[in-house]
Amino acid sequence: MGIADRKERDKEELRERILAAAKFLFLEKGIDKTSIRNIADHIEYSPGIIYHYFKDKNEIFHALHQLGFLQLMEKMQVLGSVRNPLERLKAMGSIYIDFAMENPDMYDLMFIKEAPIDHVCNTEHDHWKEGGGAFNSLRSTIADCINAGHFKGHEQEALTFLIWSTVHGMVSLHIRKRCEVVLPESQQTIVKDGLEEFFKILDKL
Amino acid sequence: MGIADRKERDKEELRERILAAAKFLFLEKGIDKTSIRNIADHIEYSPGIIYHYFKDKNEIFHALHQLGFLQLMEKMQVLGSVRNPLERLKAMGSIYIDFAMENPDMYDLMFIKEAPIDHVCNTEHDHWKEGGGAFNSLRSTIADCINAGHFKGHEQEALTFLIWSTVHGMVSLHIRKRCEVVLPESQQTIVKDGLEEFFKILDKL
DNA sequence: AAAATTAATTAAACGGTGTTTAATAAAGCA
DNA sequence: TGCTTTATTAAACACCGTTTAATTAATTTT
Repeated sequence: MGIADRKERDKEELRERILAAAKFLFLEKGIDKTSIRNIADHIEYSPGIIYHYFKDKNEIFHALHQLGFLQLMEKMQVLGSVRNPLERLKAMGSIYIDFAMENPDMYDLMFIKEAPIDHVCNTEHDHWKEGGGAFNSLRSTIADCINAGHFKGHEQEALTFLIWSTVHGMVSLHIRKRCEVVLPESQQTIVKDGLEEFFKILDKL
Repeated sequence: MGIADRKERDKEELRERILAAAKFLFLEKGIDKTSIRNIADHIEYSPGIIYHYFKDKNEIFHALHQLGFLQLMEKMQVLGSVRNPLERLKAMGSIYIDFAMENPDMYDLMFIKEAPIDHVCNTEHDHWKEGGGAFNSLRSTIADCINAGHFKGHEQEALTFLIWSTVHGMVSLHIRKRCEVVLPESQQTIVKDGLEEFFKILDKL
């Protein structure tokens, strides 16, 4: 059965090469400039081959967005050393925003673009497990905050969504270039400044 | 000079017809399904004619997004009758979110999509005046709140951005279908519930 | 080893996109 | 009327995602 195994590996290898090329081009020139034909060119295969390894373009970008979640989770590892739940929540916010600002195209793919989420909707696995996992971390951190006496009078699920929305709102306005409405002198630092205001608010809750 | 005037009017009229067709198709089937050829078909002209009235597709969608801002400003008119600045701020939030939920495609175009903002960047008028105007309204309402003794210890510009980000975050996560991570029983009402949590927070500030 | 079968890969096409160009039709003016 | 300007279009260009049928390569069977 060694032959079948090797063929399996070969097949897997080309799949990985397609994905690597997609990632390279995507990080290099953005998602819109990354076409099936570009990817095929880059690995020196014909465009058609890609459809033997991926159902369609969305599936490729869904796979790429999974890598983004791994990357984000990696960055979140340091949270293990933050005992105070409120401090942990704030640190989560900082890491989240840093990730978005350092990897805007990846963040865009994960939380703004239609492509990967459409793939989730249009296939069997009708749940966005990557996003669900990340949201769970946030939810449990906020649960810890509540158990520690914070956020009295607030409803956990809605508050969790609100807090996520706040940081997502800031970075997505920045990524989609809606931040030029703020005063010129504040423009460069507005996301960082906004986060600081947010921390002040969290302290008061 | 009557002839020149009439030609002017005719030219303006076709421009309006193109815009009306673009709007119709855009509201009917979304922006991605609205192609130059679709628009041309709809007004029974050839595709080429559109380029005598608009520089490119982005210019059309920029014009459309302007209509969206008019619509939003219209909805904001009722704020004139809300004297209490904090109540006015909350009402602004409600109206903003209602607008986004009732006109998701238009909101998408105004605050999420790349198209219209790219047009702003790639032409002479290097300022996003529609967004700037809306942000000004928010800024001055928040200034009124500060003058009325709210939001002590907060910096106005960053807080304004933060508050905008919060509501934008909620609706943009909803529009871009990232809300399925919340508990199923909360899913239908999560944006409304999140806004209520936000109001509780504003009351505490 | 040769033939038959299966798998991997590609060339070509389909129907779409935004945009540009050169030719045509229409309108206004002399 | 003919001349000039304007409005409009047909056709092409260079892309796009995707599917099909044909081709090449590899494997199995005879």
